[in-house]
Amino acid sequence: MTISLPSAVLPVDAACHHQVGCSSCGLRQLCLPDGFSDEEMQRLDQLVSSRRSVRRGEALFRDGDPFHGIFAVRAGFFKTATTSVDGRERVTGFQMGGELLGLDGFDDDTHRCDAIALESSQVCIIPQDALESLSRTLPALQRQLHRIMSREIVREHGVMTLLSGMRAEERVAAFLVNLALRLKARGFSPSAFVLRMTRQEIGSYLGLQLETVSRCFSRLHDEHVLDVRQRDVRILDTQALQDLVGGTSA
Amino acid sequence: MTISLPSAVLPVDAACHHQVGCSSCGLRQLCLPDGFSDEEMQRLDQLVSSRRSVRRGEALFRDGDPFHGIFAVRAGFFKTATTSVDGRERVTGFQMGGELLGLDGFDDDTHRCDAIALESSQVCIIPQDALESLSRTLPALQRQLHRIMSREIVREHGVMTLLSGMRAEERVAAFLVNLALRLKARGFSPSAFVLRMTRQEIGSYLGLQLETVSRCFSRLHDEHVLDVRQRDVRILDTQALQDLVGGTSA
DNA sequence: CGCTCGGTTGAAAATCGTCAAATGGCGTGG
DNA sequence: CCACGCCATTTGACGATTTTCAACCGAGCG
Repeated sequence: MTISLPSAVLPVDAACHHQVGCSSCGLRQLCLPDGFSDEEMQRLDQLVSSRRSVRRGEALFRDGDPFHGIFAVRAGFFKTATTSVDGRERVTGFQMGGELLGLDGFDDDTHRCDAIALESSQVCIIPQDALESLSRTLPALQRQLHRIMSREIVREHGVMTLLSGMRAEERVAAFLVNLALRLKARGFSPSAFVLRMTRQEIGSYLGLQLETVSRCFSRLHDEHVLDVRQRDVRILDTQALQDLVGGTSA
Repeated sequence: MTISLPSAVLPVDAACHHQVGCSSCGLRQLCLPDGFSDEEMQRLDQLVSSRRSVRRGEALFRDGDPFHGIFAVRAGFFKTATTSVDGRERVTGFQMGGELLGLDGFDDDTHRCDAIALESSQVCIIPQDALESLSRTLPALQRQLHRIMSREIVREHGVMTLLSGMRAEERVAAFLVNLALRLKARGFSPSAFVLRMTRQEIGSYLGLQLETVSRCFSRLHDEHVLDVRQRDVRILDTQALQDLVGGTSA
């Protein structure tokens, strides 16, 4: 097993105060306060003081919603997606603990994608005005926000490379390697996990049809690289997976 | 004709001071100081005080170079690209006057792509330390920086949608429509321009082989949507182009 | 004047998408 | 507790788009 929920899930849409802040959060090295001193962390605690729970299938925000700030995933799993006029959706990313949601809203104070919980989740609320005012007196926060937005840009460059240069099997391999790395960084097993998303969502993210994703999984299964059963994945040959990715790009 | 050089091109690699600042730059509404008051603009002039010229084919920075700040294109045309281990390059974007280069460097103080001038160009140098310190006392600058990074993230979402969902001809149409809009915003003709990049670079950006790009141009030519001769492009039927783009996504 | 590079065009091959059908989990309701 | 039905997934066959390989052309430059 992989991603578990906190033992006590808060009521939906409840914004709760009196919570422990960033300084005592297990994800702090992977999140906004990475690299902060104790004193800086304490000042950050004042910024991130409320949370919100989102049940599986519900939206944290939707394309077009007014932007009031960003969110940090405290527990759970999200997808971000844009829906085109004809109703088809394009998944732009998957987010897990410590990752930020809503960075696309700064442009015109409007969210530019949907953020949907793929399992019951909890996010920390980071209000824009408080974030920007604290950034002005806390250079570490300013730097970290720039870093995180910059990292998102670099990540998307990587996805573009994947979409434009890799074949189906390489894309799926890259997706799994990336997922495994991120799970490992959070203390979960990088070789056995449960996919929180459907084949269709994976395909949408990777620019493939769901059938193609399924076929790739099956082929990797036949080649004894993976053991895939529905959403349960065990990586049997990490090296083979990485070779598939590195073979074409890097 | 479309993009012209400033009448006096500065010596290569010369960082020149005593230049007019943002407040008198014709591109200011499209660049960092968009929306600034006169007083704010004057404070920005102190930040952006030096320039650099880059000749056609030369790099403004390269993947792995230490990051010291970002650049605004003052004149000319750039591409950004990443080069994979096997030597193939992946174009991640094209930048023209008023657009910023180097946003991917904040993450780990290292540039994460190459920025190559596709014609002799000139950029304004925006040093990171001065940018960040001025952002702390000039909220308009802070907001605008966030907006611009956010816009880059949204732009890349659009490219991802293009790469994963559109067919070749639609991608080429979307590319041309986007280029035309940006040229128009800068006072150039949106219907007649010169491509600064090769078919291969267009293909790399759009996730297509150069032959496919060439074939798409030829087909659009045959259909009297474009008049293409090598790098000279005239758009004959703007509506047809837009229909091609909007037909599949939006 | 010939060379090189970028561009165009053609034909064959490969990958992936589309359509279709069958399987199997999982949750709901009896 | 079991049966049913829905949805996600798997698998197969076929077709379309795009890539690959190859040849040719034309402009610019030494």
